[in-house]
Amino acid sequence: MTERNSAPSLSRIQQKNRELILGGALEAFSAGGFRGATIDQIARHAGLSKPNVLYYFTSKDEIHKALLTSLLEMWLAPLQRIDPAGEPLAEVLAYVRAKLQMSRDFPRESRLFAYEILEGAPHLTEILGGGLRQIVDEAAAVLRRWMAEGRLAQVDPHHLIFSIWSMTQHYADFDVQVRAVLGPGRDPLNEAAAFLDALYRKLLSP
Amino acid sequence: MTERNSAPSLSRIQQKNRELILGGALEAFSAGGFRGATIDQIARHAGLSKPNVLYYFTSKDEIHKALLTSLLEMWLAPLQRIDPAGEPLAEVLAYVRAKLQMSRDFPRESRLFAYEILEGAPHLTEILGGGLRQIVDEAAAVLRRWMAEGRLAQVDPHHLIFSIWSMTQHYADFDVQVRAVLGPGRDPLNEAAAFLDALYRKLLSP
DNA sequence: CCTGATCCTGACCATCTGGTCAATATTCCG
DNA sequence: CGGAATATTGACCAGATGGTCAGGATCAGG
Repeated sequence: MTERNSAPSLSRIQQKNRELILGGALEAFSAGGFRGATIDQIARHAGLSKPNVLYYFTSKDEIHKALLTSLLEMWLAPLQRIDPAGEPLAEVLAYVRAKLQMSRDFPRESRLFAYEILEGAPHLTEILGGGLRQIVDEAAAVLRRWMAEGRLAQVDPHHLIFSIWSMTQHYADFDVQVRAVLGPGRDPLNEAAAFLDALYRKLLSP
Repeated sequence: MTERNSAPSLSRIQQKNRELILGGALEAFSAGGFRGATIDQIARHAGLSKPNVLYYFTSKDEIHKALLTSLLEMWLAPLQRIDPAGEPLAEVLAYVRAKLQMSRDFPRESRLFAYEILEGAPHLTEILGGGLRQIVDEAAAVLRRWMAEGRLAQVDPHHLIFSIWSMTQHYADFDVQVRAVLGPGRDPLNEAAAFLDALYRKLLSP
């Protein structure tokens, strides 16, 4: 039904401007969610005019969808990097560290997905129940095996993953609150790294 | 500057309609955030006309602010119910259970605050750095004392509180994702209760 | 350098939305 | 009951916003 199959050739200008637009869209959508962002904002962030943005994407909805799908893989990559052949506790701790690092390096991406889920995931429903579920189930299977082998303490693997997601992304999504509560002169992400390391060591040491 | 000081008397109709409006506003704001909700939606949820809503509140902004402040106390109450004279581990576990119960009973309230923080907390900035910080610091002081007395394992109290917030509210705010990943036929909140109980027992047992 | 394809824009439109207002209905109370 | 205070509403306005379009600028390749 869609085109761009045999000829995905994008001209240099197309490549560059689509990139600019997605960059501006990330800025805008992560700040105010889908409804809070306007095409004009996206255009200004991208350094283009509004009609020009709509020359490359047919609608605001399409920009949003393209942005989400272009970031989803990167967002889920750390989970897939858990090595079934590695040392269990070290693998989990490395995953926690990687997710926390993403909250530091890519807070806008974190907020983008947070908004999307909060809004009911209108653009991600099929992915949530399909690809994401499979990826999580595979990681959960590895964790379960480790637990069965006595190399990791027994806990529900899915909720273990949820706990990692929620605690690490909290420092990106609720940054305002975290900083307000902690007060100035502290480094939330650094403290969180130590806290989470200790937490998962205690929770998972067999 | 403001009125309603010596005479906060609200007629029966006022009382009832303000209540209806705040109820409709909770429904609307928790679904789409401040920008995603329209006064007309609020009015329909409340069973009133749009101009009538604006007869009781002068602006959408005021509705939002009134709703947040009316719910904030209830939202923070469990934290203040931690008893400094109680048994440390039991007190923390009770707090975790209470917060999780709120995710089950009041998911709309949870999402309302989640949106507000994500959007940068434009209506809560003074509260975040003022009242909230103080409440959290007091709870943190109690936790710290317990840890110093050797009745609780040593961890950063602030991040301990953040972890409780993030993990419990996760089940309300990201409900769509949780259910999509777990698949049908499971009870996320019930499983979470067991998981979190085990987690905090291991983390905090001295 | 010419020409067709690609790229870009100002002007414009329809719709939505926050908010106003004059007029009407309802309630309250002496 | 009767009139003042309170509630309610339909009609309306102004600005914002998603999206369109005809025409002009720019670029690629022969």
